[in-house]
Amino acid sequence: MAPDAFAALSDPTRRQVLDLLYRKERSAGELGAAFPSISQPGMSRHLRVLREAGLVRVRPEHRLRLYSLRTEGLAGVDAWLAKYRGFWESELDALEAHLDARRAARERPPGPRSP
Amino acid sequence: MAPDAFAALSDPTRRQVLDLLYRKERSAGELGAAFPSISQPGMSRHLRVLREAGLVRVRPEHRLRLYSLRTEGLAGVDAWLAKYRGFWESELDALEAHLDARRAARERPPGPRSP
DNA sequence: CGATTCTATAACATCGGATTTATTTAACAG
DNA sequence: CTGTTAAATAAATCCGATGTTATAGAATCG
Repeated sequence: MAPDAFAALSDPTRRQVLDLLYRKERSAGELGAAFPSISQPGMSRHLRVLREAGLVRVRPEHRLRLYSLRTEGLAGVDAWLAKYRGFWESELDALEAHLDARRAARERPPGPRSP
Repeated sequence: MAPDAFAALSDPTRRQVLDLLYRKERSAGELGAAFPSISQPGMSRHLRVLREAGLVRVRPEHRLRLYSLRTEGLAGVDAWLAKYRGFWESELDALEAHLDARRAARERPPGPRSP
């Protein structure tokens, strides 16, 4: 697992790039065109970060460089999350929140009832 | 969903804090002590980032502030990942990688055979 | 070959995040 | 109320990531 997959995903633009690549390879230029506010070298750098994080694959074709999703990096993130998934899928989490709220209310009543 | 959960998770220290909080609430001081290389205010700021990302909950008790996991933020990350999960759980991804490798080898033979 | 197209890299500016020291707020104990 | 402990905020610094312009590299076409 690439240790910086989280860092790569921390940028919204890069997440959007991945969304564009969902099941559909696209050229670097195509991806750049999807973000008019970012220069061509800017997109190229984003793609490099994604590449080095193992999140995309690149393949030369004709004059283009075609990028596609490579889920290794995402699988690493998913593996980290997996530890917690059972936690919120059980309703333990919500239950604790509820108990916390009750306890807080008990310890600090809303009205000026107790001196 | 807190939009900056990804950003919060991009820092390794914060991920380790979440690991420490797995099913076990801990005080701010306890968490700080687990990272001797980080100052008290430094940890406090990390905790704030986690709080604002909806990843932890805090509860005052005695003189301490007890932090615990709050999976809302993680669930948001998980929801984003979910879109891709089916993709790598099927072996479509590995298959494509294989085909890419074959195609690349065909288009660009290893030896300096062709002028 | 020379021109053109597509993309990556270099060099540089800038902005934000991480960290630190110093200070403040909050909750108690005496 | 005074002092003490726990934790958050303020202010300043530092470093890395993002973004830009300019340039280089790679493939293709005429």
